[in-house]
Amino acid sequence: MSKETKPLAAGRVTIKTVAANSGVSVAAVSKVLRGAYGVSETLRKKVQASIDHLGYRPSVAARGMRGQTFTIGVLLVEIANPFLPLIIEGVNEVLAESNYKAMLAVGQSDMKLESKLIESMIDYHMDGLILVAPQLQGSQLARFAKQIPMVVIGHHEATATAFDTVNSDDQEGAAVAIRALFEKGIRDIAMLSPVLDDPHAANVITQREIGYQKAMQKAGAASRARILRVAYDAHLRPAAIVELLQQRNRPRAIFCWSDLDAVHVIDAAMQLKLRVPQDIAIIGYDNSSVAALQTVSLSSIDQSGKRLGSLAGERLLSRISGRTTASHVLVEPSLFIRKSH
Amino acid sequence: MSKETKPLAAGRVTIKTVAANSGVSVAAVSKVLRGAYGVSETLRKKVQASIDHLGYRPSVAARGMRGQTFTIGVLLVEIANPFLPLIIEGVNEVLAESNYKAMLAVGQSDMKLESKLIESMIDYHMDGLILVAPQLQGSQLARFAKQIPMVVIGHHEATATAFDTVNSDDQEGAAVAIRALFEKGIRDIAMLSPVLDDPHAANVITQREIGYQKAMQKAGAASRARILRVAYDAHLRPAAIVELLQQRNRPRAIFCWSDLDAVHVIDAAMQLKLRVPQDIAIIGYDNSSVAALQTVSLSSIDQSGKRLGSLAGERLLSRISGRTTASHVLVEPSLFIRKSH
DNA sequence: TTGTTTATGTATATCGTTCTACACAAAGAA
DNA sequence: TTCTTTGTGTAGAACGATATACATAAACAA
Repeated sequence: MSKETKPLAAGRVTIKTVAANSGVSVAAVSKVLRGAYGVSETLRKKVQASIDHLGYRPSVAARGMRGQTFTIGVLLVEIANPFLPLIIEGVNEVLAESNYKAMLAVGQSDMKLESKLIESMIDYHMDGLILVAPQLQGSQLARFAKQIPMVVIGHHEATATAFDTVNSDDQEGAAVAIRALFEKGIRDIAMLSPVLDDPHAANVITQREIGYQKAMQKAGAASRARILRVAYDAHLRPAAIVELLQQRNRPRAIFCWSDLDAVHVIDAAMQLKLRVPQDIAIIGYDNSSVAALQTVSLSSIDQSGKRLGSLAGERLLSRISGRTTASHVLVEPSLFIRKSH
Repeated sequence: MSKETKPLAAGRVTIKTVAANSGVSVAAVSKVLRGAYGVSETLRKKVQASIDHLGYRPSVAARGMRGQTFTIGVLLVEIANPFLPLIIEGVNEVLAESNYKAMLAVGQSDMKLESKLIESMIDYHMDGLILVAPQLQGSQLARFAKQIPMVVIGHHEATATAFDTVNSDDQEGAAVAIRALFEKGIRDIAMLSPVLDDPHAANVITQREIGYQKAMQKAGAASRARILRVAYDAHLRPAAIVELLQQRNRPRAIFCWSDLDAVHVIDAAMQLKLRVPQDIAIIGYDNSSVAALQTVSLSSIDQSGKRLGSLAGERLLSRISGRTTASHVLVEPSLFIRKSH
């Protein structure tokens, strides 16, 4: 009486089913799956035939317990920001050529939740992580990076050793905008920025603010530099922006941290019967699809999100395959000229 | 000589570490984790203390092999559509109250990729799936639904037995728009819709088209009903829409399948110096944030995405906990009135 | 006392893979 | 012939949880 395995759980095709069907051992099938050494052409064909015939797919959960899951996690700060889709596209484009898949999670701009999700992805035994504009501090990121290969987009910390960073040069982006306004003869330029819960230099927005300050200084208009702050809450911003434009010392031009706010500045100007760009010039950030609308026609800094995404994807794959020295890239942004400045 | 387990792999805290630390068996720790029967208050406190102290987190991969992963997968058609963020929000809101987490994947409007991602999520042993506006046919969805609890948003198939559906009443949405235009005395109303690769009645857009046709008929304007089609490709649409508006038989009003196109209709009208709504009235769909801009001011059908998301979340949780009879919900849409009609 | 129930904890098979260690045969070298 | 080497395949121990079946002691009933 040979040691028969009991009939397999209804339906599910496992590596055992394949082994039985092709008349070889489980180990042999595993070798074929992994492309490991020690498999004859005859055997690999036989096994492959069974795999195709049975429609077998390895269980990622089981794989995760020993080897790789061939999945990378992408953590987004929030879901509504218009520059995220491009990043995802870029990442997916790179992954499509490999056998890796991406799973996303949304942090909702909440540091607690962000940590939890990163932990989740680690617990899932994902092979690597791409974080997009995380709120967490560099030190916390480094802690996680010890546990899993990691690339961070939108976090300026070129000295980090535990993880890679991929960024648009946000300081330069701001500088480009300010220079463009100066060329139009405008000197009274304010910047519009959200109230930050936990400002630190790694933050993308903070970098743009620094770039703004430096550019104003360089142009000899440091005394006019000022950052107008509005609450981060999307519902409150429109009204807050109208108020800003009603004040007596209204600036001649506004450089906005994001198109998300810039369109509301345009709206507010319209409401107050201010002409754009004659009474008030506006430059946004992200070159989102809304900016391109003729009814809006917003000049905006483009940070080529797709490029950022694919660079991050490449870097992560190389890190997964063994690289340990950190890599830090900076991509040059550019100004998309439209009618708002 | 007791059978000592060899020193654990550096770092990783497992259920064994916790068991050793608290001086109980692995089984006991597992019971505490699952809240299973047969645990004294003393023991559970002791174990919980160890868990907190060691910062233990169960491996999702290992869990998936036997029990639940407490993760649900959300598959999005594509990432750029403006009504998706609300759905995610709704889903997350419901899940936040449970101990489930959501992982997203993006199908990129590609049926092959869509199937692959669903399979991936099944291979991950996720506990359930929410599909948002999938391209796949009902029969294929049913096949997957046999393997995993499933709720589908944006797929009209109220007779499906294997999975639940949550939908906005898209026929009614179209009807609301058409009626609003009729009330303004406009009868020559066209609908703008994309070219569909694989049109079937379950499709959200097809439902809106049906609703449009029916409403036109009911109003006695069936002869004027016509659907203008533009390529789905986002880059080509703006120019194609301009062309449409240049034709001699330009309609008096256009009902658009999505704000995504409606804003381009507004743009095209501006470009051609047509007055909105006097020369051409426009109603969009999704009530996206762009529509609310004063510079755009687009009347649009709101399908309360957040509600759809939370309903789907609830339904999925109840299905996971055992419900097998299908549930099909229809949420009433409403018109957000702005200046474009 | 003795048997039965209840409460609490443990031992261990199991899930579906990976991967190391080994077995065996055929080919080549001595 | 006998010993190596090389090529090809298999056995079986992990991985980290879950969950079933059981062991033990205390409480209760007869």
